[in-house]
Formats: sequence, C-alpha cells, structure tokens
Amino acid sequence: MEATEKKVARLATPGLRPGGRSARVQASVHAAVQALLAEHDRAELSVPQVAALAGVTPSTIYRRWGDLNELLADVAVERLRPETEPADTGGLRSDLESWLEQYREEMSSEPGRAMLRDVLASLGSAIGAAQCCAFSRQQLAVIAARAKTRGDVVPDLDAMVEVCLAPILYGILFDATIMDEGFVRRLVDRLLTPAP
Amino acid sequence: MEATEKKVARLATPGLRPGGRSARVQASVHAAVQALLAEHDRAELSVPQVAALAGVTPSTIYRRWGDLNELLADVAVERLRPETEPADTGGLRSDLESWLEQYREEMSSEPGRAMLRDVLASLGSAIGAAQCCAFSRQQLAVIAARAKTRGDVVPDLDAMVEVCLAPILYGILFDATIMDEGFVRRLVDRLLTPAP
DNA sequence: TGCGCAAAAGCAATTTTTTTGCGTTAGCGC
DNA sequence: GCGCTAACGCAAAAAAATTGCTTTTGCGCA
Repeated sequence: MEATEKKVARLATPGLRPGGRSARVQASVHAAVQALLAEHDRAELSVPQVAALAGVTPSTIYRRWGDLNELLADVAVERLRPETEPADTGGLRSDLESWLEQYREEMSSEPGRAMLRDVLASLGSAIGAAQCCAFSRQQLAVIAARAKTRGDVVPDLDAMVEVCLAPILYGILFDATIMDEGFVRRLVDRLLTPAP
Repeated sequence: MEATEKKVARLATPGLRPGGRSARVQASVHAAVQALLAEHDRAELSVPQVAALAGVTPSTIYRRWGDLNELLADVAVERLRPETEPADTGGLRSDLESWLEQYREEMSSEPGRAMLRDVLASLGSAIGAAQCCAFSRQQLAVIAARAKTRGDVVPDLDAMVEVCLAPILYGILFDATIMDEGFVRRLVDRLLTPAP
C-alpha cells in the first residue's frame, strides 16, 4: 500500500480561490458529508455515497482526502470551529461556567462526540486535534482577556485548560459518570479558589 | 448496509472455554494483529492480511468483529489492561507521581496513542473507553487504599481522575505542548494541596 | 486579453476488500 | 458417547479502493 506519503492528504481549507473548481468540489463534498451524517448512521456512510451526492467521482475524494476517516476529520474540524465569542455575563466565574457548560453540552451530544472521535481518529490526528484544541484555547483566552480588562486576577491559560477543559473532555470521551449535576461549577471552583 | 445490529459485534473476551476453538481463533487473531502492528504501519493493515497471518478466513473476522476498527479496539483494550499493581514507593505523593509519570510516558508513545485512538474510534466506543478508564481508575484506587492504610488523608477518587488523569490524557490526545518538564508533579501538587 | 502550464477532476479498468449463502466442524450439554 | 448449535471455512458476488490516462480549468505571464 506504500501508505506513508499518500496519507499526507491536504487537510482543511487549501489555499484556493473561492471561485475555483477545487473550492467548489470541497464545498460540495463537505455539504454532502454533513447532509448524509444528518440522517444516516455513520456506519452506513461510504465514499462512493458521498461522491454521488456531491456530484463528483469517488476517485476525486480518494485522491484529495485519502480515505473516509480523513474526510470526516476534515469536516469535523470545520464544524468544531466556534462561530461566536463566548458570552459576556459580567464576571470571570460566570463567563467560564457559562461557556464550559455550553461546551460540555454540545460535545456530549452524539454529533459532538462523533466529531471529536473523527478528529482523533484521523491519521493526521495531530493536526486536527491540535487545531480543534486551539479553538477552545482561544475561546478561553477571550474570556481571560475580558476578565483582565475588568481588573480580575486571571489564572494561567494552561491552568484553565488543565483544570476545566481536560476533565470535561475526559468525561465525554471516557467516562460520563463523573459528570454529575454540579460538575462544571466544581471545576471552575477548583480553578478560581486560590491555593494558599 | 443495515448496520445497526450488525455492528454490535461481540467485544472483549467472550465467555468461552480456554480450550475452545473460538478462544483459539481469538488468540491467534489478536496475536496476528499485534505482530503486524509491531512492524508495519497501521495504514497498511487489512483484515485479509490479519486473517492470513492468523490462519483463519477473513469472513471469520468480519463476522466476529464487524470491521477492522472494532478488532483494533478489542486488541487495544486487552493491551491497555494493567499487568502489575502500582509500585509502592512509601507515600501517597510519590506513589501518584510515579504511576502517573509512567502512565504518561507509556501513553505518549506512538503505540500508546494508537491504542487510545483505536479504543475511542470503535463504534462500541462507550464500552471500550469505559473499560480502559476503569483500568486506570482501579490502579488509582489501589494507590488510594494503600495510602489510607498508612493513615494519610486521601483525596476523592473522582478528584484524582479529574485533576491528574484527565489533563494527562488531554495532553496526549489534543495538545502535547502543555506537558512540559514538571507537568505531572504540578498536577499532583494541585491534587494534594488542600484548598482552604 | 489570450496562451500555455500544471494542478485537479473525470473516466474506466483493475485490484482489493467486504458481504453473504451454504456446507462443515467442533465444542458443549445431556 | 450423541445430538444440537454456535462458530468456522469456502467460494461467489457485490462493493469499495486504487491507478493510468485523458480532459478540464484555474492561474500566471506576456
């Protein structure tokens, strides 16, 4: 199979003009994947099927994305990109609780979990996962920056990720039982309660 | 494809006598996967290939595991099962640091990361992931129990998972850059430093 | 604006993988 | 020992993936 260099398919949006054919193909393939994912189960999803709905030939998809996993990961990363800034609720603690709770809820859903798995499963895992964790990090950075302008003492960004984000993802991916009612609130407490 | 019930393949060790044919098949297939995984890249790994090395027909594998992902997940869970108890280094803090550091190291390796991804990628993700997180939890429980017999104050098991284990897995799966030199020590500090 | 180059897509033949029906084997209870 | 049935092997058929070659088309440049 000599897979090594073949698998390094171009991920995410390539540097193409928005009117170009490649861009059109990419858009229509992405749309097709999302459409199929919305109604059918992911187990019954094949490259030829996507190709047919997208109006391209399967070989186009194979050449461009390598395989179904890469394509799904590519689509997932797109959908993981945040569309709005975290809501401003007036304080660091509530900003955090609100954003984390929303994140937890979205990612706990079956579509959310599927996207996370797709991102992690791809061979270009490193790229995709890094990308999608950069998104969350950036959202947290916005919250932190806002708090700083208010004059609050703001924890380190790494601490925010380690103390609050990581346990949520652990809960989603490995063990949902740890996420009881006050889970997110407890995490934020742990972050904001200063160690003596 | 009517995948819904087909995909619910039997996972993990079925209730079979160790001398039975199924058990022999399972063992030889597992061994074949590990052997192939050890030398070839996972991209160039196919069911027929595994079947050939294991001395079974591909259809046996398809019927029993469903597809390559499920098989890989099954094998990964087996390999994730801890073989020894956590080392007794004389104190809770050092026990934790030692075990977590070893865990981090093992799972950060390419084989380790691949196993985690395999477990998460399978459709029976819930089962596999829960299983493998139960392993870690149990190891931590052993450490906690030992500390209790010493009369130490022992943190909640959930806290140990959230504060120490989750960030390590986050680092492995999403963002290795957070895991600098004193990473594990810092996590254990965070766990054992009592909040006032 | 038009020309040519190269990247990307289409097409079709080939190969490989996956699925499935049916006969056979072998483990397990009686 | 004697069936009964779950699990396996075999082989044919279907589906998916790969690949060589042709065609299209976007882009840079004169």
